[in-house]
Amino acid sequence: MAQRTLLLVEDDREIRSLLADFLGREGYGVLAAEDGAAMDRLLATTRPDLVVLDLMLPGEDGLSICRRLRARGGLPILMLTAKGDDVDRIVGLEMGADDYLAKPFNPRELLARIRAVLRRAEGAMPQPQLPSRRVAFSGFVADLDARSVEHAQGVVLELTSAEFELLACFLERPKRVLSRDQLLDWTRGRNADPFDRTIDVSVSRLRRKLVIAAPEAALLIKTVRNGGYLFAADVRTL
Amino acid sequence: MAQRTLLLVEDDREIRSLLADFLGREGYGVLAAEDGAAMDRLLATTRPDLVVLDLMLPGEDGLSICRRLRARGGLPILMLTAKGDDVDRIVGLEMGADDYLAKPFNPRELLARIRAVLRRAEGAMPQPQLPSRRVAFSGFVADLDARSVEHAQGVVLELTSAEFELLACFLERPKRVLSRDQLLDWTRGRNADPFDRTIDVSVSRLRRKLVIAAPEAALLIKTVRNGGYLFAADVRTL
DNA sequence: GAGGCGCTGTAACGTTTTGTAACCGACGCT
DNA sequence: AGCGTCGGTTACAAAACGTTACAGCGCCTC
Repeated sequence: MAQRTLLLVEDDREIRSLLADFLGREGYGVLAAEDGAAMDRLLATTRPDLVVLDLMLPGEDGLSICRRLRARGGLPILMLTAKGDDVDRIVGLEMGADDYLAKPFNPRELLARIRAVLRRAEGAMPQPQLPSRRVAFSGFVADLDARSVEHAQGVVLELTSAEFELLACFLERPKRVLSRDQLLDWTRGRNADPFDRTIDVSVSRLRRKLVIAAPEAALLIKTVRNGGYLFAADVRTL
Repeated sequence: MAQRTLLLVEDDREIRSLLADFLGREGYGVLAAEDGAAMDRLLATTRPDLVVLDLMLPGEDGLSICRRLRARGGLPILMLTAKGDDVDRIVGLEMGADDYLAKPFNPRELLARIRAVLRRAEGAMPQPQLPSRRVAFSGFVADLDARSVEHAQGVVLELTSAEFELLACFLERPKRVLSRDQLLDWTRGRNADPFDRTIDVSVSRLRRKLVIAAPEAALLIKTVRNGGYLFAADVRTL
């Protein structure tokens, strides 16, 4: 089964990196945010399987975030609270969290609860869905959840899986040099021998389809000699 | 919470062991009986939390058993019936069953209903009737309880059980990549050998029926190479 | 209970996508 | 300019997927 990714929202940097580390070693992909705003930014382009949410946060409160997430869709939530009162627990669960854990806690217990919540979420009945993560760039619009890309009004690009994955990598990290190694890792989960030209070929095929749809897209994916590739467009999340 | 015990009354040995297995893996204690008499013998010494009762049984009929159980006390009952008629449903519920499920059904759905009945039984607050779960997507409307799908004004899709189960899986988890393994587990309660192409064939058949009803449905079910399938439509629950 | 019908899984074959290798032009260095 | 290296592209083979055909099974009718 595919790797699960968790989104950790926690303001204390030390706890955050400690947990990210621990959960990473347990095989989860871990995203971290220090507050609600950072969380929103991450959710614009990625879709974790579970949110681990601290109750007490600077800026927007954990409960408020929880209510917001719950209202928008069925993203499972595990709340962390500073105190062990039942009061917090009740409020947290009523707000729509799927489970709750009082600090200080044993990382192992967090792990167990994460597994339990994920397992429960698997069997869940139909959920109101989160809005799709959609981005616009250079006259195109891509929907990262529906895995579709179109240009102008309704000219749809028919990308293969590999091409779409590659484009998604670029869209998530625009204007940064991405090495073939990184791209190969992200799109296919393996790392490259020095003579692996897989990515080059994929880039070539992707470029061609982009240019066919829009000639001005010729320069979107820039080559960085000895470095990798770079996605040159402005990408704004919708 | 203490482990819950279910009593499964079902004459078909294969279904019985399949379900017992499945529910066992989900953490329930499972007792099994092949008819009313066997059930009585078990009830003489144990008190399960829920009875899953087949409507059609050799010897004493499921409805009769249901009435008997209901008269004797508040043991929650979930009825399994062969047909999806509302008639059976009404009769079943009037006889005192707490819920009802039409064969063939998805094991996951049975699980969800078992949980719902147990939860309700906890609160001891009988719920008069269960609204059916209906969803809309891409010009279609599906009723997950009535197991029907139609498009536009009354163009009814005639889906087979396998096709409907598959579609239901997609509708419950839109815009997520679902592996063949997951789909096979959810629709048939078994897991795949590496060379099992069952799901591929089902997807192919489902796609065809969708496209016949609505040509624009061609891209609804996307293939994710090496990953599985993904339902790309917006699904809103009605 | 024999026969017909429809559903499902398996296997075979056709199609698409992907990775690899090869060729060639572009680039940078001396 | 000449040389070596890097990247773009193409062609081909391998893998994954789509589709069809068919056989087994259950269900219904008679």
